[in-house]
Amino acid sequence: MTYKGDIGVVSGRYHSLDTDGQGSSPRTVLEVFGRSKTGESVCLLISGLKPTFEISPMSVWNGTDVSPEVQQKIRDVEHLNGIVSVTGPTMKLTDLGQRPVWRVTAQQPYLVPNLRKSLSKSSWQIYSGDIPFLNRLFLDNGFGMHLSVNGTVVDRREQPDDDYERTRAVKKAGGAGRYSVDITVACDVGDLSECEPFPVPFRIFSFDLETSIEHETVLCAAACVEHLGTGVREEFSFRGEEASILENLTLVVRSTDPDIITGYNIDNFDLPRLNDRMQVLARSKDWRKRAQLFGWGRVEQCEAEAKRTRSGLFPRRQSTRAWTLAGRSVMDAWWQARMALRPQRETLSFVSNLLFPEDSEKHKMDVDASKMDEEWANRPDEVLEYCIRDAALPLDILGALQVVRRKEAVAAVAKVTFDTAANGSTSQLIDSLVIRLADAENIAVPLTGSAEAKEGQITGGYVHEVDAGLHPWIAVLDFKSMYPSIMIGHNICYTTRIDPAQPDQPIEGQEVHVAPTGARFRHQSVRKGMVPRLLEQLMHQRDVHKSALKQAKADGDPVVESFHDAMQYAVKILMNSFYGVFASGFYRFTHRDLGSSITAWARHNIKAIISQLEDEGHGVVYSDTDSIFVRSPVDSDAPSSIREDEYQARLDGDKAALQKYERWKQAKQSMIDFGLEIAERYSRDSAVLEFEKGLSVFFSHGAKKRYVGQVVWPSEEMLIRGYETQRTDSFSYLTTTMKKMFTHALSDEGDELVKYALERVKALREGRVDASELILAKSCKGRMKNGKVDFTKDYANPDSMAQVRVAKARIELGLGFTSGMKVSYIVTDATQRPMRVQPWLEMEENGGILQYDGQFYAERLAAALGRITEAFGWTAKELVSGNKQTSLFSF
DNA sequence: CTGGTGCCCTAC
DNA sequence: TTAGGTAGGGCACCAG
Repeated sequence: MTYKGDIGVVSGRYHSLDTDGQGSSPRTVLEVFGRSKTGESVCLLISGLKPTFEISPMSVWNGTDVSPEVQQKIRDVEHLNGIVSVTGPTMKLTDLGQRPVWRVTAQQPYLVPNLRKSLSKSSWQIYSGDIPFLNRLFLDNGFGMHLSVNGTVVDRREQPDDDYERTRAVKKAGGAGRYSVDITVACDVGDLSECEPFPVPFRIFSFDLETSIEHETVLCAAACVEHLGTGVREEFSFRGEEASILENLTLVVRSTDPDIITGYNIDNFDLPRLNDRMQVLARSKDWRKRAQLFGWGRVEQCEAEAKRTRSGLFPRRQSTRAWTLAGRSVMDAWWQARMALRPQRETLSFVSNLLFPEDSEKHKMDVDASKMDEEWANRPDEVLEYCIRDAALPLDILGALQVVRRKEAVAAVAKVTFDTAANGSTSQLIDSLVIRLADAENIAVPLTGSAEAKEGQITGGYVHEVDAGLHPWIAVLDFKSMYPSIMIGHNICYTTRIDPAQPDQPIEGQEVHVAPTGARFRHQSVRKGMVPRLLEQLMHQRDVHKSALKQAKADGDPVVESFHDAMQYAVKILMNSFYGVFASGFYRFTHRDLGSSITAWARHNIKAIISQLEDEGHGVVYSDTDSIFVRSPVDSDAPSSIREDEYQARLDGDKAALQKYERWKQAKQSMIDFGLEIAERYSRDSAVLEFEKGLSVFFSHGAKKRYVGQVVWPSEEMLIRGYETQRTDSFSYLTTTMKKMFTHALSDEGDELVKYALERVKALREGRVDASELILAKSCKGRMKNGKVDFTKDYANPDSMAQVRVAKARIELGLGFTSGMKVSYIVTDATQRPMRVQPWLEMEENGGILQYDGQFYAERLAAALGRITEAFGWTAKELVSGNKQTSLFSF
């Protein structure tokens, strides 16, 4: 029976079939897991791919023919164990110019690392030798995560396996055993084709455990499964014997068959806990029992799968980054929320409140997690209710943040699996695009880490000194995609860099790009770089999605609109990732000259424009990397702000107020004209300067990366950068105070500003502020070491750090702590060293805080506000004392 | 009290 | 022992 359909690939792996001793040759089958457009889960068994890599002799190449010595060496390689064949040579571009490259086919992918090692010992240069075998399917065939399949059905979930008939069929097709999916399809690489991206009707499984603090056992569990195709959700809850809870949870995973597994902090808590409990409840030899407890992978519950250390039956932590298991993708809602929202605090209830303020009833804290054993003994029903709710909330969070659709878009643009987009590194995304192009253009792909180590840091962007104080009518100009534009404009690429060691130096008179650092790159007319070409394609792709988005908006089609929005956003993210990867010290296609040339050109460009503007008499107030804040030439007496009372007066028809408003509008218009004119005049082909914002007022106390502005064009809003209002390690009393002060500052209300600051500092010093407004929060690192957290690897002096002491206190109290999380605390006595702090206890009245150090908070508040009030004549000291001391020099 | 160091978090 | 970068402000701690 044939299968025809479109699927979205979640993840994949390979299965090696070694020779059976009856003359069959070894082969490798790819197992690709995903879900079809029609909603079935699918495992594709793909045959026809062989693991290969490339080699080139390190010896000198005369440029014409292969020496007999090299030919002999090739024959030696052919006879090595594990090698099937060597073909070639093909001429490829390497960092030493054109070289002959041979393609080596290995028997199995897992043999490649050792072959690589021994060949490089016998003076071979290795290329394309560290690319995961699964990736070859996508790289060699132009595929992304959305595939059209035309294959043969070898198994269906509902079919009985009488006499192991189905198992045999799957194994015959090269499978490892019956897969835990709806349909298993066998096909050849040729039976696959690329298909248009579509929203895959994924299933997401979210779960939560309640555990005993005393015994570390699982008390109860809940799960919620969402079908993205229909929006339907199913709920499950479990209590009773611990082993039966784990078994039932596993049964639900296997029967609902999700593509994505989520939960809140499952990476660091729930999954490790399930893993620990499985190890306690079943001996390692008893794989059957273990499979029943935690065999969540999309594969057969058999011994071979239980033994696999990577993407097998059991979820495993591959690195510190992410969990892997066969056929599914693990996505922690905590991590996603943290990345997208940067919340002040990271508890589930805090994040839920942030996202769904109107449903505050839904996420009220009604169970005290720190006294879970007691709660479970006294009111298990409420605890289970709470558990069910916390299993559902991660689905709401992922939905609100559109995480799945965004990752899917990244996967589609970068042409990788969903799992790679969700959990992979940036370099994997870039690799996916760059290696395709390298293969197409006969450019050898070096191994990761083969580049010379970068010594020290490269110099980054230029940041202009800020003039402290208020500045009226500032036009903000930005270079559009500055680093990508520079890479395109100057043809910066691994393949265009001119190295003195290369044999084919540019001929006399040939045009080259010379960076301010002296590094040289070939002109695009001689050889266009891969990276510039890719970036141009991505820029074009983004334009296409942007105009499709516009069209969908006009047509009133929200589904198409959000699709193109996600796609254009994914393209943007990807484009901006290029520089970082190429400037890193270890990426395969990098060289230290690439990154430093890009930033050198950037500094050169921006400094040139700044000095030209200043020569023209336009003062530059500030500039950071790709932006310029420049004074507009408006009348010096033109008003830049309208005070509250003047606004009222104008509405009441006051003549003077009306007139002032007219002059304000004129000033605004002249700023807009100026901004647009400057943008046009300073734009070049590959360096487009845009008039991004118009500010009626700009304020900074004189520190780089810290400023405030009143945006009046193209929209009206307050723009704040760097200040405490933006920081998640500040306390809310400070941030709200500062924000209000900024509105005073921008409205030219200096007196009100100082008065307000004084009042707020005073209230704090007198202890009239609620402790809940004084919560400090900082992230805390640490490494798990046999059940304990070790802080000494991450901190030179752990116990002097407030966040470490708070983390330790949390652990002591039986509250959760996992590495990287933010911990909240209140300073109770800062006169001692180190200062005394107390954790903020979410579920207790007033956070469990009885008193705080008012003097400490008042001083810290005054220090922050003082930097601003100083521009209006008041220092921090004066804010605390509440009056301006008449000093010796004040007469 | 000062300057150096370690750390966090932010702007690009 | 794992994989985007640098510039920068500011706080707490600690030695002298």
